[in-house]
Amino acid sequence: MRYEKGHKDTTRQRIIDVAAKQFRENGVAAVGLAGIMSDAGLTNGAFYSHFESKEDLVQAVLGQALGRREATLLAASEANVGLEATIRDYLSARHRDRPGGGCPTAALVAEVARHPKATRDAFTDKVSTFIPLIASQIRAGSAGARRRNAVAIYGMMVGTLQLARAVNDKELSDEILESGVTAALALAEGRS
Amino acid sequence: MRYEKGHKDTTRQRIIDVAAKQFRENGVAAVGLAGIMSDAGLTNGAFYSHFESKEDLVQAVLGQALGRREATLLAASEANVGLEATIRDYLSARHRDRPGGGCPTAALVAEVARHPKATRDAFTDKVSTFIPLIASQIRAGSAGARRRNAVAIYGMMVGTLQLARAVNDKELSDEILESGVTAALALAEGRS
DNA sequence: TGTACATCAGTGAACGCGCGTTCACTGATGTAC
DNA sequence: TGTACATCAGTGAACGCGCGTTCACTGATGTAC
Repeated sequence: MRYEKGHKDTTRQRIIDVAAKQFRENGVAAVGLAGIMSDAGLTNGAFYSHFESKEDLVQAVLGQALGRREATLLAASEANVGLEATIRDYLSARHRDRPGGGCPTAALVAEVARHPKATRDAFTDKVSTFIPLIASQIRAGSAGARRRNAVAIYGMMVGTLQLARAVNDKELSDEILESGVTAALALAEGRS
Repeated sequence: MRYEKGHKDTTRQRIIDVAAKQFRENGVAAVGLAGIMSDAGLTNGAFYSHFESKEDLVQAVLGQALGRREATLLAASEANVGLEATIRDYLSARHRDRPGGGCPTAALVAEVARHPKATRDAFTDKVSTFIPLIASQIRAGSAGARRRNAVAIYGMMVGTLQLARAVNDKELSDEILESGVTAALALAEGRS
C-alpha cells in the first residue's frame, strides 16, 4: 500500500465515528476495541497506530461529540432563536430512540464520573462552556438567575432523557419527555 | 457445616448488599461476580445457589434498592413534610460523594436502558410508583400540573446529581447542586 | 534509468487476564429404622 | 442408642470466551544515488 495525503486522518476519524456511536449505544465498558475496528473496516492491530489506549479513544470521542454539541448551541445562541427548539429537539422521541447519534452527556455521564482525571477534565471543560451558552439564550432574570436556570435545564434534559430511555412503557416514556419539555421551557423563559 | 434457620436468606442478602454498593460505585458492566462474592466472604461457586445469573442479581439489587427509596418517599409523604428535605438531601455533597449508598437511578439509569426487558420492567414499576409519591408532596397546582412537576423534579435530581459527580471541579460541582436545589424547590412549590 | 533502501498504515496471530458459568466434591447436620 | 443415608450451603478448580494490548511482518510507495 501507501496512501494519499490525509488518509491516516480519515481513518482515525472513521474509528472515532464508529466508537462514538457504539459507546453511546452500549456504554464504554460494554464495547470492545475489536468490534469498533471491524466496523471501521480494519483489523485489531491497527488501533494502536491511531490511539495510545482505549482511554485515549474515549477522550477523543468525548471531545469531538461534545464539541459538536457546543457548535450547535453556539449557532443557536448567535441566531438568537431562543431555547425552545433546542429543548424540544433534545426531549424528542427521535432523540430518545437514537442514542447512537445523540447527546454524549445523557449516554455517558455516569460512566465519565468513574473514568480517569484526564477524561473527566475533557468533560468538565465542555460542560463549562455549555452553561453560559444556554444561559445566554434565557430571556429573563438576573445574570445569576439565568446561569442557575441554565444549569437546571441542562441537568433536567439529561435526567429526563435517560429516564425516558430506561422506562419500558411507551406512554410513561412519552409523558416523561413532555413533562421535561414543559418544565424546561418554564425555566428557559426565566419564570420561577 | 449445616446452618441455622434463615442462614441462606442472610447470605443472599449479604450478596445483594455488596452488589448494590459495587454496582452503584462502578456500574454493572465493570463489576465482576468474583469480586462481589469475595467481599461477601464467599467463593465463586456459591453464587449460583443464590441467583440464576448475573442479570438475576441485577434485578434483585434494583428491586431492593429502589424499594428502599420508595419506602423513604412514602414515609415523607405520610408525614406531610413537603419535598424540601428530600430535595436538599438528594442534591447534597454527601450524596454526590457516596454513590455506593445513594440513589440507584442516578448511578444506573443509563445502564438499565440497555438491559433486558425483565430488568427494565422492574425499573419501570418503581418509577411508576415514585411519580405519584413525589406529586402528592407538591403544594400547588392541578393534579396534572403536580404530576408533571413531579416527573420534572425526578429527572432534574437525577441529571444534576450525575453532572455534579462527573465534573472534575469542586466549585462547578457545588454550583450544579445548588442550581438544582433552587430549580427543584420552585417546581415543588408549584410555581411555574 | 535502475537499484537499494526507508517509510509507515495496516495485518493477523499471539499474550496474559478476568469474565460468567459449571460441576464434582466436602462435611456438618437431620432423618429413618 | 447406633448406624446408614439424605440434605444442602459452600468450596475451589476448571470451562470457553472476549478483553486490551503487543509485535513481527507485509507491501506499496517515496527517496537517494
